Amino acid sequence: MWSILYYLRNDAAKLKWSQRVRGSDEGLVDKALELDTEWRRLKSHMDKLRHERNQMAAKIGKASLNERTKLIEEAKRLDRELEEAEKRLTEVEEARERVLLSIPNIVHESVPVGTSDEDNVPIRVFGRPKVWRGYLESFLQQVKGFNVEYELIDWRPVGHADLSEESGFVDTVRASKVAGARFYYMFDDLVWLDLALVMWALDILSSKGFKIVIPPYMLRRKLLEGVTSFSDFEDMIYKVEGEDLYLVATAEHPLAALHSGETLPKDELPLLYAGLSPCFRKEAGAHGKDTKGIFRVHQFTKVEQFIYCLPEESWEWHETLIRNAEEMFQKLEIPYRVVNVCSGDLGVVAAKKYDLEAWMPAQGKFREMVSCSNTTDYQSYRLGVRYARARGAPAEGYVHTLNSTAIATSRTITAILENNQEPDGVVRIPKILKKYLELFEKAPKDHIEPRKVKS
RNA sequence: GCCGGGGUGGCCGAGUGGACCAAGGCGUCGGCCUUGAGAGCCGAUACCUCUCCGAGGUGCCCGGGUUCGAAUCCCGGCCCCGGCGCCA
Repeated sequence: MWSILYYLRNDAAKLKWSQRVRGSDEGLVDKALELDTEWRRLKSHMDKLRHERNQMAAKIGKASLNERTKLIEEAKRLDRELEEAEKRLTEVEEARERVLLSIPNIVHESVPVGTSDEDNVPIRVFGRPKVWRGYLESFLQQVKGFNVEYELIDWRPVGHADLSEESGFVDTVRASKVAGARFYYMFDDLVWLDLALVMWALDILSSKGFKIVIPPYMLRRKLLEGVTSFSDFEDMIYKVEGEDLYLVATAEHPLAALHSGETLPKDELPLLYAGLSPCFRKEAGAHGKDTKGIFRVHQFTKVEQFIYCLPEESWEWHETLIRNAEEMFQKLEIPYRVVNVCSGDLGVVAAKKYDLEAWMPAQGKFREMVSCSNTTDYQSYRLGVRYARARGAPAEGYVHTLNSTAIATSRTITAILENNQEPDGVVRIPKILKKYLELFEKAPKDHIEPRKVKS
């Protein structure tokens, strides 16, 4: 059973609590309860009427010719009554569905209660961040409660945006001429780096048992509605004009849609996918934030982890997914922290979310690189993905789905540019990527040299 | 894009307006039988509601329509197969 409906009927207090800590409307729960009670009443009533109608229709089939006219008259009267009942039921049903579908995923007990990202709770810190003297105080504040080794530096690293732009590896000025703000041309060494990150991520995840996949980059509206919330939709999604198609904002969406309408046999679960796709995002409502460089852009490449699993296993998989992402940033030697995102900052779809935030030495802040969510049955209910004892057996319930970034290339590149920067501006390439860069004659292998010359 | 054929349960497949359940087969699950397995036999195997033993409703790609009654007839959409066209 869908968890929202289950809790509505069995433990409405829990739903109310979830709404409360999210800062969402608690009244929706009462409203839903009311509508559901009414719906059940009307449903019983209509089933009775339909039963009468069916019996009537059967009688007519067997009746003699002169009886028939009379019975048909009676049946027509019954039909009018039925039509009325059907209309009311549909109305209540639609209203109930609207309310239920507008209720965000139920917050997990382990999620910290809070209202904004300031209430997110850091749970782990990794690495040896380079901290410029001017940021020391703020840094210490950000890692309070953790015993973090750090390297104090007197020179201030150049920000990723300035570094990449001035060295000619990124041209956002010309990109804005041809496509607008938040687009970019990326050149030479950063292209190789981008490709190497993708290949490396797919290499690691496929070794861990993930099926690697290139999904469709466009989706029908119906499927998109199953994986995301209306608010995300409005803020993120590009539409293809004249078609019922939308550009994907992440591989998560086509991967969640992959098994829509299917009942998966238990013994085939979990299904582990690593999707590679471009991500197209409007970034509406982000005006003035991260306007320079390739940190926040309308289009980037990402390798995404996605899992379908049994409900009782999803919390364990959630930990595995964030550990996978952490492993990757550890191998890239990028200092980071993991935060447990608080109830008010969760987003509608997730029941719990971890963000992995890389240390950005030029900004003196931890910035989001990875987002790792357990969406429980929010997506699987909407998309109709269920599980059964065996192939062909009746469905026992809805699967849980989870998603986590593995590598979003452009953001990861910004973290590499800042963390691996030497005082002279040379950027050391993470050793783990060397193998993938060696495939290409002209690709840099150990260092990226800023050219300081624009072409 | 155009023309033709098609879409029925987890799978195969019958059913072209009404007779209690969408026949039958395969698969899966339970039971009987067997030393064990197999075969065989019996039963179960979509969703929803209720007073949950049981009764009833809905369901044949999706959405509308015709009819007292639709898997079946009509309209729109999506997808699949074949042919033509186009194309990397």
